Amino acid sequence: MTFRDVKADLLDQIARGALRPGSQMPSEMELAEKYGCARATVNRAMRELADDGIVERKRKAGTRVREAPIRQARFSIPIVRAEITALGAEYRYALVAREPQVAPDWLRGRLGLNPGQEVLHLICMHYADGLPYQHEDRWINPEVVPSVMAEDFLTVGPNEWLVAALPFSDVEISFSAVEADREVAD
Amino acid sequence: MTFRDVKADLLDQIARGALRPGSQMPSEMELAEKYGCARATVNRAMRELADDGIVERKRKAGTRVREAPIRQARFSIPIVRAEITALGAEYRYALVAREPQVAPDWLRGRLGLNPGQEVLHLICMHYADGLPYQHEDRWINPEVVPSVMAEDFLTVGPNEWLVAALPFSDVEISFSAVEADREVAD
DNA sequence: ATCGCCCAATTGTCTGTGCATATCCACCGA
DNA sequence: TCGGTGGATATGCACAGACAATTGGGCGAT
Repeated sequence: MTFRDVKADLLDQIARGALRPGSQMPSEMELAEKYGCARATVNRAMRELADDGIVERKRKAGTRVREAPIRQARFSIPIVRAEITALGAEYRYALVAREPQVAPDWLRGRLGLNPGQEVLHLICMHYADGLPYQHEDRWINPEVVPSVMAEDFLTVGPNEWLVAALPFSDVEISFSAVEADREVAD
Repeated sequence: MTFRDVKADLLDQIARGALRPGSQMPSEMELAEKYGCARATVNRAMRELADDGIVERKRKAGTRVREAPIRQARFSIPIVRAEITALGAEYRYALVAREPQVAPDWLRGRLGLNPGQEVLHLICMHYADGLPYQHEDRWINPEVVPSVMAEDFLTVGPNEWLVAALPFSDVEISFSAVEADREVAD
């Protein structure tokens, strides 16, 4: 029983509803006994769940599943093109990578996915006057947008495709923008 | 010697240039001996540095400082008001919290700050027609923008203040947007 | 009923050991 | 010279035990 197994099992229980948001989870010692492993192993699993924002932990109070109902991210979606054209620059889009893959743990937690669920991972670039302007790293759940797997995204960005294909979507749960490191910059 | 101490010391060495990007770090056993602690403690410190994106680790190959020169985040800054007014809605801004505090580890790594360096933590709300539209959680390094500590941000948002006060800034290194959980929604 | 104190439950962390796993590199054979 | 192979090495992970720190809740005094 590795800490990954424990983490995955707890994540499943949360996703399947066996452990409901707001509910108290068993203590580390109880779980260690149940899984037949050391408390340190359970601790690592729970700590990562806490780091991923899935649960909240407090001394003495124990561990609770966080109330994080997955709601639609109400967020202005197709702003990149507008941003760039508003600056008077020419907008260009390019697809860098398009790869269906199983969702990593942190994403499973965010989206409430089943284990082994495949998601579509897209990496795109947006250019302004030929210069790299924005780098996009996006994960789409094909369970929500089944037609996404048929789209190649070679010429149209996922943002514009999504708003064109759907009246409303809860596909994008979160994104982060970091300054490009050297690899991305290249 | 806790793993936090080890992590902080390594972070300092990286920030001060003693450990340069791309360079090989000592092995866990060497560091454990140097700091007089167990290898597991060094392991935890290094693992967190890797999680924070500061270093890269490979078995046998060891640990290297990542090439992540902190550059300015060239990113469209003052879009919120434009977004909202473009929708024909009335824009309103409110400050929720304004608190100078010492930078947490992950932020120190991102910004390359000294230990104990204070940063200004701002939480703001943007409303469209009175409805909550966007929640902003921002960290500003006063070393870069000294005058920021004198501004109260009661009536003008940090975005607009920054673009008004600076010709160019590398203040905002990263931000993330997550859908509001219940606490934030309240 | 309220305030304050103390206890116990729970998580946080360190230690030392042991083994698993990946992989760099030197060596050897064709 | 090239390619495969094995050993050495660094990290990854597990376990058991121990102690620290936090804090919720009970209990007693006012």
